Amino acid sequence: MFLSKLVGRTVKETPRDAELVSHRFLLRGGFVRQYASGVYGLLPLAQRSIAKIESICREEMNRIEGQEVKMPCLGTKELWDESGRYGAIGKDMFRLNDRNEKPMVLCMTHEEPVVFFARTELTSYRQLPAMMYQVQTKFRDEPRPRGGLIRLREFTMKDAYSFHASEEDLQNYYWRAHEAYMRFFKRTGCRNFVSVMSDNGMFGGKFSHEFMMLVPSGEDTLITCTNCDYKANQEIATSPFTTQSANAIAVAEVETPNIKTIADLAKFLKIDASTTCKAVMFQTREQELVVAFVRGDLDVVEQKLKGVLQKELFPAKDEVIAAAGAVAGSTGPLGLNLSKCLVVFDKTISAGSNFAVGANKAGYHLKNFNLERDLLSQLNDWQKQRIKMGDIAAARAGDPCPQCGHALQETRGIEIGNIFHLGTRYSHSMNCTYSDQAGVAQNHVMGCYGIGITRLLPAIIEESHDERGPILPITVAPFDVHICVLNKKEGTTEETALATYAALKKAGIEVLLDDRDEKPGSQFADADLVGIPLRIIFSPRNLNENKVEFKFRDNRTPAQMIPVNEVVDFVKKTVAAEYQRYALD
RNA sequence: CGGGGCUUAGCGCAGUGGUAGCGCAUCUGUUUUGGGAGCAGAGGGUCGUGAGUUCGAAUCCCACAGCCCCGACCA
Repeated sequence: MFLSKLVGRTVKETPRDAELVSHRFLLRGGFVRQYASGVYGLLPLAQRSIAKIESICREEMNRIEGQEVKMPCLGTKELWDESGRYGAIGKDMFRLNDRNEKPMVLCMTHEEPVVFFARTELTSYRQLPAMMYQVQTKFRDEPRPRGGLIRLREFTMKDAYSFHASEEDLQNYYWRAHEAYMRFFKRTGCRNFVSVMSDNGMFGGKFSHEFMMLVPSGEDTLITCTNCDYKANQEIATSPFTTQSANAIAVAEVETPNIKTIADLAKFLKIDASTTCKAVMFQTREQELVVAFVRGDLDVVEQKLKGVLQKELFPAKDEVIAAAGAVAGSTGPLGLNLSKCLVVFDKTISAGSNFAVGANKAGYHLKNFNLERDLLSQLNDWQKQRIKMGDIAAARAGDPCPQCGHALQETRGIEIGNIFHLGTRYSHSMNCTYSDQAGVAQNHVMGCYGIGITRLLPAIIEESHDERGPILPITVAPFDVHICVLNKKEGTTEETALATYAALKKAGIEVLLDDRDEKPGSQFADADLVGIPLRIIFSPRNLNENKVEFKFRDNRTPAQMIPVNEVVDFVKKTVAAEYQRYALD
């Protein structure tokens, strides 16, 4: 490819809207252009790079007996009603009507369509296990797209779905998929990534893992152990918090004028925040208040709370708070109207004693609250059902590890893939069965496996770049070699470069040649911005000595001078060696 | 959905009531050529949209839209 003909030009100045380095370089390098918020088009450089990512992904999926399919992006209301998700998913799903006003959706994931396949095609235990995957566009009307290609409303995902006759078979396959993912990310040149246990969401199964690229610009917070292999998304990370536990002493009401925050309360009472109890309020779709109590120095994780309640949560409205008898700023566990609210206590509260809590009375708090003595023992059975215990607190850096007790640390990460245990969540609701050996209909046990294909390119750039541009691994770079031609009109410079270009292409090497009559500085700057890992520079100065210059984009070795008549062989060998760095077998 | 910011040429920006400008990019010519050159010339803008105030609006008022960031949210 000649650079002068490549669609997509480089720009010197950073587009104003781009914050993340990956976004800046993808725009400046002429990889992508934005159409609308969260909607981007891929120009040739990005398209080539992403095609390579897809290709590696297909190889790894095929290795674990995946069969590629293509399911439609358009879905019908009927199919999504079967799983219940047409109604359960809110505004995140794009919805539209066809010409006859029939409601349709743009699929944001493909569990429903794949079950549609499975229930007519996978009807015998003899066909199991089976895995189908696709590389397909997904549509999600994100509340807030961000970071260029990091969070999009339309993007490409590799999604895979496996069907099994037993739980054991699924678990076995799950770990094979995990291994395939590790291989895929290594082959695409990802370096600093981990798999962490993650939240399953409202519709997940028993367990799941997220694959995270560890970069400071990541939008997820991960909790990892400084000593052992414990790694989890903060949404589910736990810690055995050490909670004060003393003999219970009598409850006492204290006047606390204008004290509304935990920090103020602790200061006012001259106690540590960890001996206070914080109330965090949400509400359900049914307008019931949800009050979550957690030790004052900790934070509630909304995902965990959702898990305990198995309900969607929304910010609590003032009237809902008031109806339940809660008083913002002094919300406490005693005096709440349990017919109007659900209450969740974190394990730090049930395990401890003598907490300072709100009195549900403006300007007052209670000292020495003890959950069992002051609340649970006073309740009838119906009231007890309105109260749940659980682990809803966020583990933080410095807290003890749940596995080994050493200190945990926090890291930021970009989610680049995930694998989910789905169980029979979809096969059951959508009546998807196979006949077992005894001829009895059984629901398939399912797993699903996603990779954010479009997101991987910016994620790789986030972890691999310098101040001048991306440093792309050869396995995902749009071309193998970038040739600069300086002073091309002088002597035989241009024709020598073109002859080398032709010979390399003939050898199957993908070459981008800068055929523009640009100053050297300009050519080098653009080459840095495109990020191709290998570079050859033709110039009269070196050709006078029958040599050309070779360098790596990442400057891992000093530039070398190569005799012109050896350059094709040299590049072939170097390209092969470069691919070998990312090869696993 | 809350909070903040922005919207003038392809990109980055200036322009506080008198009919639109700079740099880069593009095109022509010319001189240059190892880290984003110089000179000469050219093309390119319903100033986000709508409605007002005014003799006159990019500029003042009102409404709306789009985009970005933080938060909420994120199967």
